[in-house]
Amino acid sequence: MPTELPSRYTPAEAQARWYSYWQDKGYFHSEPDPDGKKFPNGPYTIVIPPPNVTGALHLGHALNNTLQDILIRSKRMQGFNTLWMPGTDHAGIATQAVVERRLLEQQKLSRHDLGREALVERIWSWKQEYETRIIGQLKQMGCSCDWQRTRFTLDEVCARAVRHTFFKMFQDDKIYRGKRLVNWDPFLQTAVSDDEVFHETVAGHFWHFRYPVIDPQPGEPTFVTIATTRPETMLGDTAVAVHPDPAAALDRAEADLKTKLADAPAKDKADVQKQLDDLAQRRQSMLPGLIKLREMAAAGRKLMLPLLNRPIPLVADAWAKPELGSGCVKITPAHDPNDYDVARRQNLPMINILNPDGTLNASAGLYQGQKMFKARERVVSDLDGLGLLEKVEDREIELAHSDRSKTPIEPYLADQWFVRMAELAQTAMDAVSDGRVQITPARYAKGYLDWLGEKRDWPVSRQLWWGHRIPIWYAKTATEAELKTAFAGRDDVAWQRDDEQGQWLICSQAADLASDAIAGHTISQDPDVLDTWFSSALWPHSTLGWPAQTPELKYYYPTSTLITSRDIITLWVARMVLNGLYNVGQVPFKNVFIHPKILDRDGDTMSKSKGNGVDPLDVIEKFGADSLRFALAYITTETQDVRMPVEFECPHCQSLVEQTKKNRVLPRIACKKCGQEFSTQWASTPEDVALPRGPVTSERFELARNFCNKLWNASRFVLMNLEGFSAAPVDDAELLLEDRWLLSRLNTVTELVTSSLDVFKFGEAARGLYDFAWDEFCSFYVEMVKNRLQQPETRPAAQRILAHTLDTLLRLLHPIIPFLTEEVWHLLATAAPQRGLEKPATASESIMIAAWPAADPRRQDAAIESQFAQFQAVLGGLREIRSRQNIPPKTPIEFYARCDAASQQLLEPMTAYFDSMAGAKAIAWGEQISPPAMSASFVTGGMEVYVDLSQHIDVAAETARLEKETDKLASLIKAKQGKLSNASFAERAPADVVQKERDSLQEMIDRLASLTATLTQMRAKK
RNA sequence: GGGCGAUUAGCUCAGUUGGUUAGAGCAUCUCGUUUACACCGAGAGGGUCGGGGGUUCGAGUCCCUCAUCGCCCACCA
Repeated sequence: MPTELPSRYTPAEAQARWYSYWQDKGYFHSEPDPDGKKFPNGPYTIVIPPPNVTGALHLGHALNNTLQDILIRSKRMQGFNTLWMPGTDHAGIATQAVVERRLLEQQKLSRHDLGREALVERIWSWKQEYETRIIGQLKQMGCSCDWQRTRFTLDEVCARAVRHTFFKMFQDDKIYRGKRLVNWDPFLQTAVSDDEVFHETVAGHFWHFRYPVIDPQPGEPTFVTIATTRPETMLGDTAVAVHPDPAAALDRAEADLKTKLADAPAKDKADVQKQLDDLAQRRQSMLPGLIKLREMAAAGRKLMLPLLNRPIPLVADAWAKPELGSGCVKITPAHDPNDYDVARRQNLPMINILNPDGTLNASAGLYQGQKMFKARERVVSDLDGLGLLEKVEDREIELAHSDRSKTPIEPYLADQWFVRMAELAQTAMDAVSDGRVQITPARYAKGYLDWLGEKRDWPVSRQLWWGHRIPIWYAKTATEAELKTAFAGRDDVAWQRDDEQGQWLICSQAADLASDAIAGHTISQDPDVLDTWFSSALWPHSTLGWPAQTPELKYYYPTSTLITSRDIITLWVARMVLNGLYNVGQVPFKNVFIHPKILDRDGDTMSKSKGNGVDPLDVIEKFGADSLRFALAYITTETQDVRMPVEFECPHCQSLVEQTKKNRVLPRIACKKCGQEFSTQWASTPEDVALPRGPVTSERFELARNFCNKLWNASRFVLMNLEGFSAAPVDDAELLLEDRWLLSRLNTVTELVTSSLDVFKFGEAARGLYDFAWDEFCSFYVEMVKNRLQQPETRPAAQRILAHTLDTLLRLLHPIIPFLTEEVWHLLATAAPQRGLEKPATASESIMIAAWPAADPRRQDAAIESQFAQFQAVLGGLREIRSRQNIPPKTPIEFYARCDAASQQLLEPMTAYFDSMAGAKAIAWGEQISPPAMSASFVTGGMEVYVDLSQHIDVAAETARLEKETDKLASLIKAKQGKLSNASFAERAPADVVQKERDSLQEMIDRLASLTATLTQMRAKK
């Protein structure tokens, strides 16, 4: 049977077969084992970062989930009761935005046309579709999640946890309602958090306007100049501010500049000096005016806000910077965060001029109903008409945009719910500071602590329809006595007085309250939903059934490790820590591993919207799931980012078309090689869609694909040679040098992989396995064992070592490449059902549940490894001479080795290998050999090796080779002699280092002497 | 403005606490189809480790500085 195996591994079929096998066997499922009877090692738990149901998974997800599966699979093999909790996130704003956009594109309908219930229904069906797709992708990748426990952040279990948390916070005064400036997205008509805002530089203007002074006294200016980039907001102005002590402020600005001048590099000095000059000028020309204005402010003078003709005060506030602009600043409290702060300080009114849809409201007077942008033009031209426009400058403006709708943000004053962070944040900071939660790489802890350290209250309400409805009802008319009557005996309802709005805020932890819950009154629920992170923050305990004290919660919580990407350390990780501590009293996880980001060839992060994303399914189709996983593990190092140049694969001729910034956004691309066109993810017209699709992948997966194939063929070799295999203990006495070497290396690698995975060094584990399997097992051991397999007396031991090594290697590789290893495991089971060096035992039915290899330190032997290295060096030297001399592989060469007895004893038994692996026959060994007249030689480890070239010498080639080497050696010797003759080196460096240097110098000198002699000989023959 | 990170071969990246002549894969060149593998094998060429300064007997590795690039946070009337 084994001989029928194809020489190429074809992953698709094995993937489907083994995934359903694992599922059928129930290997993914975990049950609590509180007594530790079945699992003395206890639980190992990971909760998946729930992917958003906004769309399909990309390569970043593939990386994230591959790493989790590697940990889960290795811990499972190590005897832990492993639970990988899967699920998806409803991703409130993101999902609603996607569905709304589609609704608009396809049916030209807004969410208001559809209504709340119908829209939510549509989003649910979108969710069903994408959840199915996402889970399908995870399965294709081989993820061993406990699918029976799959959760969704909006399902009943999670909803209960959300209500419970909100209720608890409401009672604890950790949650409050307040007016705050929020980032208003007029397209989605919701507030978005600071984290959902991005800034974009746009060309704009800086307008300077004049506000007339009401009844100017003699000596007072008739107007005050202010400047703005958003003229329309002047309709909401409630003051103009001037600095309370302009002279002092200018002094400070000057002092700062002087410091800067002293520190500035030479080339910037002129620039700073100019700023200083400007400042001096400004002091001269403007300071008296500003001092006057400051006096006017103290005297309570007012200005007339043009267009609306509303008197507004002149106030003194340090927010106004005398060194900037006119020195005065307009105050628009309802639409600018800084102005808002000024208004709070100065007790100014706040006038909101916006409707939720971004048009101006009644406060804007004549401009009511206009869009902000339109109003801007009108305001400017009207002010100009009044002669109040002083000047206009061009200026680049960093304009805030909503990340979801890509529309500009309007700062807007709105009623919102907030979570008080002061105490909660501190608990989460402590958990990281004292090590209960460890973040790897450690540098990311700083960002976490800094962010939490600000302890800014968390705005949690969103004016959306998709999400957890805020469990608050408003009672405007009822009395407290009536509330008490209505909710008598209920501990799941609580209320607070909201004096500002003259109403009761009723919070219910249970299901919805009826609108007539209070006899004779109508109550209404808050229409808003909670920030999606509110439910994500509960994920580690809500998925385990909290608030119920389930066996799962008791057993699996706190979870072991969280693997996530660095951009949500604050948004998600920090909030999970504080909510876990608040709700359960324990941290949610002990370790957090932050994985690298995958960038494209230009260093841009991959994303679907940029068009540079890679679909893991394309990679799986072309290279296989194991290759995808191995490649991702291989690139996971401490480095922050990983660059992955990607290519389109032409579906016609399979040639690769490099993806560039230009072509990655095109709906169709013409192949450079065959000239035919193919479609991309952007294809939308029927003609484009009809073209065959060109998948996007990367050559960076080839290394892994080749490795998988190498491993497959190495396995084939072993399987083909296991005929007649019988299990028996391997006697140490019959082990040859190469056996001891292989077993030593195998144990070293076992140790390396185990310890690397423990500290999240996935790349190191993958590299270690790659190098061992390819360079040591395949390139040396397999080649060397071929002879022994031919001989009946040596064959059984060789078979046992081969079977054992392959067995161990497969187990070490299984977490990374689960499918291929399972495939081979079953093949190996038929050929060698019982394996093992000392005590052969029947292998487990699946590699997934096989025991993790334990490193055996007794097998690790540095002396053996260095002896083998000497063999490898001689072999390498022989091969190089053969290659340099251009001797055909079939032509045998002969060599002589001048060496001491120890080397002879070591290497003479390897004669057959020099023959089979380098086509070189050993003629003579020992200190007293006489090398042939025409020979090439090399020196290694104190021995000289001569290759007889009388039959095929290429004198020129050999001379060139020798010259090059002697030159190199000579310069190395010179450098080394310099180092050794440095007295302080000998004195201060550790003795062993000095000795090592001396030894290596001596060897070089010997080698140079030998080479020079040969070279002289060569030249004579020329 | 504050913070973090990166800069090593043509490309993509490793490089453990400072210590022999800085490594790998791809690409390039030479040779090769020997029964596991051409998704392969044997070999070669290719690097003043971004620039400068310092600490040290010794620096890719530690410190300072400059340059370029990326990310995060804050701010921008």
